[in-house]
Formats: sequence, C-alpha cells, structure tokens
Amino acid sequence: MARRAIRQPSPADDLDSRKARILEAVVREHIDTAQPVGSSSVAATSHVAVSSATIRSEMVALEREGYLAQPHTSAGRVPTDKGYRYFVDHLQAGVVGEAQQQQIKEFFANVRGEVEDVLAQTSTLLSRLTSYTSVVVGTGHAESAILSTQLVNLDARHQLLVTVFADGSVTKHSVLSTFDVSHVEVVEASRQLNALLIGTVLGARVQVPSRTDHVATLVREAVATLHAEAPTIDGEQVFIGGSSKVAESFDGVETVRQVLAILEQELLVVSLVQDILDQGLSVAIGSEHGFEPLVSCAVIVAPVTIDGHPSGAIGLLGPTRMKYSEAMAAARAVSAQLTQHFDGEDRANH
Amino acid sequence: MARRAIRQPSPADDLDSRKARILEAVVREHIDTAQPVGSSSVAATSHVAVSSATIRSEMVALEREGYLAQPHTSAGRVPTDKGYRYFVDHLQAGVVGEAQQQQIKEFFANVRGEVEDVLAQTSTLLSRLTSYTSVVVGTGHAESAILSTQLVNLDARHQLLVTVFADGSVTKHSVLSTFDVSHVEVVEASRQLNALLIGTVLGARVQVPSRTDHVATLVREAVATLHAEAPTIDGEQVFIGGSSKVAESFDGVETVRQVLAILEQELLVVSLVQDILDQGLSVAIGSEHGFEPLVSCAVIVAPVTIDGHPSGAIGLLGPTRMKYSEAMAAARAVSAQLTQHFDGEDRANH
DNA sequence: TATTAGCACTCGATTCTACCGAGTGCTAAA
DNA sequence: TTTAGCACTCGGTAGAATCGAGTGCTAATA
Repeated sequence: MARRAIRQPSPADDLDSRKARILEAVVREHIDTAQPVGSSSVAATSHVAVSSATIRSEMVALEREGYLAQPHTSAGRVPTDKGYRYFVDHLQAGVVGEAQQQQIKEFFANVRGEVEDVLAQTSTLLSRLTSYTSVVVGTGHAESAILSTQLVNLDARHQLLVTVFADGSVTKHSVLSTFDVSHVEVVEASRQLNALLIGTVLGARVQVPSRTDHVATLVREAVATLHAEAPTIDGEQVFIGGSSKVAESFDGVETVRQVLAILEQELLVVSLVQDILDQGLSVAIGSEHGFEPLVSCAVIVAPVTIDGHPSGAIGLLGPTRMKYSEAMAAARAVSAQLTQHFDGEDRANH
Repeated sequence: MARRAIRQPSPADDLDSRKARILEAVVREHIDTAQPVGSSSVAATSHVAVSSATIRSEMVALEREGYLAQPHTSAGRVPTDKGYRYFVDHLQAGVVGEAQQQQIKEFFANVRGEVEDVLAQTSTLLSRLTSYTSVVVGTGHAESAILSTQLVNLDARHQLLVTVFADGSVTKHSVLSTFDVSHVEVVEASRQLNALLIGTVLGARVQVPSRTDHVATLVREAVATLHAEAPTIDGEQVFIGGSSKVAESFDGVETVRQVLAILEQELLVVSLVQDILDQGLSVAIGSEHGFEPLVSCAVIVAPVTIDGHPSGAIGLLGPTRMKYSEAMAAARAVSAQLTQHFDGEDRANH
C-alpha cells in the first residue's frame, strides 16, 4: 500500500477572523447538507454582517489559498481537506449530548466480561452513538511476560498448550506428538515448561532440554510451537462496529466497496490507526492518512491507556464531511470511560 | 425478527422438458446479464428448436405458474424465487474450476493454527473463490466436558480462571477477590477446582465448599463466574469473509446497508444458517429463509463435521441471481476439505 | 480602500418531447 | 401445435428548452 507522508501542521495556517468565520460557515453547512454552499447562504447563516458580494470575494481568496473548491463554475463552494483541517483545528471541544452521555454511562455500568468482550461491545456502542463505523484496536501481549503455561492432553497424540500472560491474555496452541503421551508425561512436561517459561517473553531464548525422551521432546515441541508465533505481530485485536454505516456515509456503491475492502484487512486498519496516533493527530482527513482508497474518509482516533500505558485505541471512520464535533466528543468520552473502566478494575487490586 | 415458514418442496414441481429448458435458459441468462430475458434470446441460446413465438406462449404459462415474472409489460421475463428454486433443484452438481481447485488444495496444504484461525481464514478463502460474502459458523463447546481448569494470579486481587474443554476450546474468566490472595491459596484453589470440575459440563450442578476461608471463597467465586456464562449460547463463533462483496452483489446502496446490518448481528447469522440446515436445505432463496431484509439474497450452506458430528457450517450469501452452480460446488468442496482437515488432525491420534 | 448593489453570464439539474426498439400478445395460416 | 406476421406497449435515451442557484465583474457608495 503506497503511503504518503502525513501532513505537518504548518504554522502559516492563519486566516483573519472574517475568513475563518466564512470558512466555518461553509464547512458547517456542507456537513449538514452535503451540497456546495453559496455565498448568500453563508451571508444568512454565519454572523458576519457583510453582503454576499463581500463573502464572494473572500471565498475567491479562500479558494486561492486552498481551503475551498468549486465543483464547477457557477456552483457553490465545498471545503477541501485543508479546509476541513482548519475547521477541525479551530474547533472548540464539543460536548456529548445528554442522551449519549446516558448511553455511555449505562453501557459502562453494565458491561462485564473479558477485555475482548468489552472492546467488541465498545465498538458497537461507539458506532451506535455516532452512526459512523467504529474501530477498536487492542494491542497485543507481544511484550508481556508469561505468567503460567499448561499442557493438557486432548488425547494421546494431541496436546494443547495454554499460556497465560501478565496482561491477562491467554493463548492456546495445538501440539501434535508422534508418540503416545501419558498423563504423567504431560504433567511433567507442564512442570518443566513452567520452570522454563514463566517470566520470559515470547521469543526470548530459552534453554530447552536436549534429551530425547518423551517429556523432553514434548517440551521442545511446545516451546517451538509457542515461539513460532512470536514474530507475527500477535495479539493485535481489531473490532469493527457498524460496518453497515459505511453504506450510509458514502453514496457511491464503489466507494462503499473500497472502504469495506480496507476494513476487512485487519493489519491495514491497525497500521492506519497506529500511524495516525504516531503522528500525534486525533483526526486524519482525506489524504492526510496516505491510504488512497480512503481519500473520501476522515478518521478520528483516541488512545486508550491502562495504568498509563498505551494499550489500544478507538477510532471512527466517516466521510470527510462527518460531524467532527460530535464524533470527536463521543470518541473522547468513550476512550476516557474505557481507560477508567480498566484502571478501575486494576485499582481494586492495589 | 419476523419469520416465515421455510417452503416445503412440493411434489408437483414438474415441468415438461421444454418448459424446463426454457426456464433454465431464462435463469442462466438472467444470472449472466442481470437483465430481463426475452423470448428471442431464449430461442437463440437454449437448444429448444422452436420459434420465439412458441417460447413466448410457454413463457406465459411459466409466468402463470409462478416461475417467471415480468417487470412490466413489454419487458422480458425474470425468474421468481420459485423459478430459481426449480433451477437449483434440477441443477446437476457443478464442478469447481481448475484454478479454484488449486487454490483450495494450496490453502489446506498450508493452513495451520488453531481451529478459530483456520475457520477465519477459510471464510476469506471461500469469499475469494466465489466473490460472494462468506459465513463460517463454528459451534461452541456448550456440551463439551471440562478437561482442565487453572486459576492464575494476575495480582493479589485479580485472578484468571482458564478452562480447557474436551473439544480443544479454551475460555478465560476474570475473578475479582475482595481479599489478597497468596500464591499458595491460588494453587490450592486450582487443585480443588480441577477436582470439582474436570469431566463436568458447563452448567452442571457442582458441590462447592461452603466454608468461609479464602480458598473456599475463591473456589465458589470461580465456579460461579464460570457457570454464569453457561446459559448464553456460548462459543458459537461466526466469521464473515468478504463483506465488501456485498457492495458488488447488490446495486442499491440501501440494500447493501440492510444486508450489512444483518451480517453485523452474529446471533442472527447463526440462526439463519442453522435454520436452513435444520430444514435440510442447502440453498435458501429469497423469501425462503424468512428474513425479510434478505429477500433479495440467496444463501448457500454446507455442514462441516468433525468425526461425524456436526460442528459447524459454511455459507455463502449472494444475490438471488447468484452463480449457484459454481458457488455450491465451491461450498461443497471447501466443506469437504474442512471436514477432512479436522478429521485428519484427529486421525493422527488414533 | 473596503463594501455593496446590480447585472450579465454559466452551467448543472429538471422537465418535456419525440422516438426508438426490445419485447409482448394476438391472430391467422401452415 | 407451431409459426410468421403485426400492432401495440412502454421503459430508456437523446435533445431541446428552461430554470435558477450561484458566480465574477463593474461601477457606485461610504
């Protein structure tokens, strides 16, 4: 996937207050109506007390500077990505509505279950709150130490290695043996595996026994199986909520298809969200997040931390003309609640 | 969700061979072109050596009997659900193409990992093979006996109960305690839990200790947490592959939205697939599967068995004018391979 | 100098009309 | 029973006419 550098906010992004208000009015109305916005409607809605003619000449300037564009002569203006960017950068933080606040509160009061379940449900919540597609990313246990491992006999030739990590994640791996394994052997192998692996991190060098007896072979097999997984960017969990909202956000069926196709590729989604976070942005508009198929999209992200460590992110994907204020407020609120939710769980232990 | 009874195949579904061939030609061409089919093109393509006029009168009959419909006077005919049904019922089994056969073989030769991973990837495979959206359902461990449980200390107040079932599935449950738990206590609780639970099934009555010491409390907590999950139709796993294909299959954005909205609801998808299987069908066309939002869809299903026990299903969802022959062949081939894949794993142990 | 009223102009969208032609249903002959 | 022939239907397409929202420019004004 070809990528373009994410735009650096340029310091020269300053408009005099009248231009700014006109731009804002255009963006607001376009977000509302999805139609090009004309000078007269700006004159009517924005509280700049000048005639449409003056606004017209200002709009010419705004277009020259790249904030607005004209679909064709004799149509109104439409914001460019740069226009949206200015709008977003100068947006005073929105607040979430009563009803939504209520929904969030209720959700977190009632939600229970394991981290994965909470994240999956959060994704649905976020999508319902905003009517955009939501993305929830949970970072994996790549750097977590192993707390415990256990080998279980499914049957004589078929063992299951279950590993618990310090972050509470659990993995399972099938181990196939070429000989019949007795219960005693499994227990002993389990014991040795615990001795070897507890406290280590996936991929760390481990001194495996070189003997050729059943137990040693089993231990070697298990360690190999476990470590085989290490190099894959593992445990990254992605939960997509409200993918049907894609069909509401974009009108061209082809655009819908493209966006869905992107969302199907979890790795892409993870790196998209990660990239935006890495750039310190909370919104990426149009071409700012160098994924060409998503040029007509804006992505809002908010990090989620557990105990102060970044451990995931939540995101919203909508059209560039999305309702930034509401969506950002919702994302912020949910990410805060989520952080608090997990920290709360944690606090109970200290 | 309102449901309608699934249509019972009626014994009177017989057309004389000429009508049948005409119907088949109409269906084939409509599937190809998505356009209403006229009598003259049937005369040209179907190998019935009669004039278009004759075909016309036959088509009138077919329409009267409910196999065809006319979008409007002076347009060609389009198959009804009943028409598709006849077509499908009288379809001789298709074969999968060379290239696809190759892809399937390759996939199963290389696929590795746990059941969940295999199912998820299979879903992607199936979708790529057919360019329809695929659904893979794995049945849960609801009836599986517990092979082993282990309680792990995440920290003093925070334990994780990891349970392994006979079918190889693993669950984890957080247990919060109101007192600090020592390592020794966790080990002892783990031992007692194993003694209590091994061999039992989720939801079975278990004699928990009534003492009030730490270990007993821990054991009670853990059992309660584990059993709390039992009533939920648990472990049903759904993997949707190629949801972007929905946007290719239907042209109205609204239809796309509706279908996506259904696919988001896993429980609905599971019951849809299950219902079709229960009726002994392998294809449900249009309104046959009483889900109103899916009237313009056809669903192909094929069961997957492990060791002879039904243990899941794979499905394909497309427009009613989908390429039944190819899609059914692909579904059959993949389900057979999948069954064989899992049985093969099993056979290694006997 | 900045603003504005006025005005000619542009051009997509809408409506209307004419018309084409694929496809039908019917009839009468083979 | 089949078929050639034919009048008829009606959605789709192409043009023409029109509409009107919105523009850019100019000249007058504060």
